[in-house]
Amino acid sequence: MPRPSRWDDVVAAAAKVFRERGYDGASVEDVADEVGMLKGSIYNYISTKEDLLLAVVRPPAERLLREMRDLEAADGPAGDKIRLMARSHARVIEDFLPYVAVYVQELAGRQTSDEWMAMDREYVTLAERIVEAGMEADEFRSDVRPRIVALSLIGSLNWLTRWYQPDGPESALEVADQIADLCLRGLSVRPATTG
Amino acid sequence: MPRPSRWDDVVAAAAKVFRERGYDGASVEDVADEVGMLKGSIYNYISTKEDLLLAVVRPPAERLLREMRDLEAADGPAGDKIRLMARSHARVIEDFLPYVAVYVQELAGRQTSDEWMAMDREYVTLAERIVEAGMEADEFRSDVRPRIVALSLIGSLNWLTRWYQPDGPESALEVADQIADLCLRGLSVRPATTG
Amino acid sequence: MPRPSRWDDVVAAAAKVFRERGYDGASVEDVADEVGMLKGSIYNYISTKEDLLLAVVRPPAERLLREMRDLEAADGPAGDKIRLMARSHARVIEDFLPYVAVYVQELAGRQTSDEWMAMDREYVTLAERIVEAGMEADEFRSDVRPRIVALSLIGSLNWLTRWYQPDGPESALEVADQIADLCLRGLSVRPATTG
Amino acid sequence: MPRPSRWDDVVAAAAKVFRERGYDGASVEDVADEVGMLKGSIYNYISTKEDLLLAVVRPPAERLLREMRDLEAADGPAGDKIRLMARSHARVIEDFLPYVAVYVQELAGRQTSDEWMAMDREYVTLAERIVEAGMEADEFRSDVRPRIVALSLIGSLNWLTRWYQPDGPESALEVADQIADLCLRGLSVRPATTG
DNA sequence: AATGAATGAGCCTTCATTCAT
DNA sequence: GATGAATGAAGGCTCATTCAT
Repeated sequence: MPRPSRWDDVVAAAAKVFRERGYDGASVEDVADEVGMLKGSIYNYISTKEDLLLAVVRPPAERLLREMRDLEAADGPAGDKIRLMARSHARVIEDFLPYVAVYVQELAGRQTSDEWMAMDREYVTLAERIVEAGMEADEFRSDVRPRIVALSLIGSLNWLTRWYQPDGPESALEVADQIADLCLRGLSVRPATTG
Repeated sequence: MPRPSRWDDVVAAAAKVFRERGYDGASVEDVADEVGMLKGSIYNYISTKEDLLLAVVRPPAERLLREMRDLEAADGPAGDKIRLMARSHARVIEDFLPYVAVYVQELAGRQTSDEWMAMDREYVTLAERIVEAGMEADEFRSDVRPRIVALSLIGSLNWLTRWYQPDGPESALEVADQIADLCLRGLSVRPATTG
Repeated sequence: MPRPSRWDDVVAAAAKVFRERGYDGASVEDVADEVGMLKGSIYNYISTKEDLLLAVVRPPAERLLREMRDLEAADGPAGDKIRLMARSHARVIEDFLPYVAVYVQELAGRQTSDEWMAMDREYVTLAERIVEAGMEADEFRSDVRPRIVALSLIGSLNWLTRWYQPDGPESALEVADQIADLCLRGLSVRPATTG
Repeated sequence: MPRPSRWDDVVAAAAKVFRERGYDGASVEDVADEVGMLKGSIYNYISTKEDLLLAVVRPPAERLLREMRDLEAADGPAGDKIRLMARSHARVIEDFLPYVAVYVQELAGRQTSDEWMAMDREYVTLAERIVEAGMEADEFRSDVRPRIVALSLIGSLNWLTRWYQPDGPESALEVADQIADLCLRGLSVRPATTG
């Protein structure tokens, strides 16, 4: 895939348009309009509409997965890892909101190609393992199923793409910290009391 | 809109097909195939493809909103309300998974028509108010923003549509209880300790 | 073709609808709506949409042609015949405006079936013969081509369907008389002067 | 609306096809076949089938209206104006018969959009004014209603589209002259005699 | 006679994609 | 690299027609 001068513009336009209209709802022409070229010209950059989707979605997906792998493999308490995982999510969203939004909308947890489903499974599994490790280390309570914890946290973080506004009152980082905090306290060993 | 004999079949088929391929990715013919009629025949039941989407999505959306309104207005501790909210979600998913999945995929938290965005906002606001009430009653700790709590919980619950499998090991109700539990403990007043 | 009780209603509805939307632009359902039945029910009266067109169009066409044949065959000055021809047109329009309008719109002078083109040709020819007879009898001047006179007159009369309003200031009869008068004076032998 | 290389071909094809089958009776594919492209390709030139109709119909309509406005506003005897009006009609028909035929069939004197009905009304009114002016100048007799004269003349001229054949014995100009002559003599002041 | 549902063909339009310039 | 035009396959929707009830 050649990457001439305006490649980045094209992908950014695709991210914006796919986010607004959905991948299937958006036409290649919509993307072209957004960049300011004609629809035929887009095919100097891609050979298939799907290439656009992949170009939009791969960077955040790979970055998130990479950071998550490193995190899980590293030393340190599980609580810290959860916090870092949330921050990782937050940073990607801050940098690439439309891209991540498209990823969440079109791929995360959906029935798609084997490749993407594998990436998706791995991400969940890594989160799950962190939770498990925390439980084994008696850092977290063990009476919840780690997979449910992982998926809840991932759900909360992914849901950010549906409501987080970059120009709103809180930064993505602050929000992520609160989400992590909530989750961690939810996992705390000492039985919490209400009221 | 008349609702002749096979109306329910048609909507069920639409839910299934829209869930699998997305609203834009699915054709009316796909739906017709699923019911076993020709695409033209579908138009004895609807006048627009969008009618199908609305027919799929309105029942769960209205049910959830109705139950949430009742919940919020009722007496009782906020903690119970959160638990009931999660169970409400779970029951709708158990009864109508494909319908809810379509709702989450196509409408929840997305930029759509005023009507749907209003419903969506109301749902979030109701959840937020429950959390606020819990804080004001010193039932919950107050150092998280209620809106973030509400949206995180909703995110976790909505994310169920991406991973919950009716024939899996846990019932939707059990999962919802664990999610509510996690959330509530995360909101507990007594400072929780890790390890 | 059976003619049960509401046959006339059906044809009248068809005339109205075809006039408003054109034969091709109107659907059988439009006609059914106008009568107040369902589209399937119309097929108790017809076996083809075209039957509707024919039912609308045949009565005025046949009446006009019949009266014209009688007229042409009768004795008397050509001038009277022209006048009577115009009045014949006027009466049909007064009785059946929508029907005649459909006839003019869909059939008169258009390339259609042999049957209708033959009727059409005959009508023109009869008018032409009247004019010729008037010329041969030195009743009319002979320096215009009779066919052009006939077609002009027919054009003027048919055009009534595009502008005549039954509830307007003049009756169709008065208008027809003025048209005939104009035409006859236009055919007068004594060279007319202007100013 | 861009007008790439084959725009004129497309419009000419549309005129031909619409004339033969009527606007509603003709399909975009029919037009495409006539030009020798696929129906989808037509949409490089238009965005709606109706655009084709307008493209066919606007040139002759505007030309006729423009010439009529000039005519009416000019100096000179009303008789000359009538003659010129007929010639104007004739020339447009000679240059654009299929286009004018479509105009007459689909728009003239029919209930359509406000814009077209306004143009139509203006054309009739201009003709009417010429006749009135002739009457006021005692050039024409005054015992016919000018509007009826105008509409009869217009009817005769429009009817040309139903019978005039470019390769027939008379030129459109000759026919128009005869029609004008007939009309003018019909309007002559000196009482004409028959026989 | 009327109804409601279904059929199948066809229509307008969109769109991913190609290609010569 | 960009453009304008074309392609061919769908897709949403309409509609004449049929038929069991």
